[in-house]
Amino acid sequence: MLSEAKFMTVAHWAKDLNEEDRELARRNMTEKLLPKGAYLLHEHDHVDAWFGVIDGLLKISVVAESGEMVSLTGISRSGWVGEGSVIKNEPRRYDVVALRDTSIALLNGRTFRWLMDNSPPFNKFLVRQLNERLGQFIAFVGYGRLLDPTARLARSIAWLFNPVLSPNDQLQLGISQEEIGLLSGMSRQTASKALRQLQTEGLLRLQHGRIEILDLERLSRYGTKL
DNA sequence: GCATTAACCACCG
DNA sequence: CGGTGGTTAATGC
Repeated sequence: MLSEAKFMTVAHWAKDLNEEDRELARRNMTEKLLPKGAYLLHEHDHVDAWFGVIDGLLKISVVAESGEMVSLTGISRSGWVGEGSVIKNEPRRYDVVALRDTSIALLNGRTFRWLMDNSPPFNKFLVRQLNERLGQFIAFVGYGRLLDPTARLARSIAWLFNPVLSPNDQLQLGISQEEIGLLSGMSRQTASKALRQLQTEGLLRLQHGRIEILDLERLSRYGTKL
């Protein structure tokens, strides 16, 4: 069972549940600590649980046929991932790796499905979450490979700060340029260059080990026609 | 030309 | 001090 404090910070969706269901969710939630570089799960694993980031940073990636690692997206504090495999009760279709020491909340699949069957507010949240991910996917196949590094990085950052998928009201995040590079699928040097470009354009501000978003809307559209 | 890895090193917290 | 990030050199696509 998760502490009340941790539960309320990570499970923002629980605010809309009735008290009984909220307690059910909390009782069936556990915490797992992942050291930097550790995999939460691999593609094809069947892990019947849903994952929320209490603190830290996760990268969702797949291995292409060529053997190349393709980063799909990052999950930061209060972001939840893995509902698709739990709903369909099927193996995972991606790898999840911790980019730094990360603490994870796990909700077991049985409780997840019980909430789906019994809680309209939970379903409302799920529809929103899935709709947002669908938008991500469409953007990815639409122009994913055609963008230059600056635009690809801008998109990665925008996803990380997506207000639906990662509802921190903070526009600042402690993240190194190396981590941003890993998330964006590029080297630290290239990420650094792209970040300075975006800073010059006034979309974000760089600090030591930290970025501050100044214009999330323009970041998410960067590289597409205005 | 542009991106990558590896290395070096100064700076920040 | 450890982590971060600016820079450079060698190499690849």
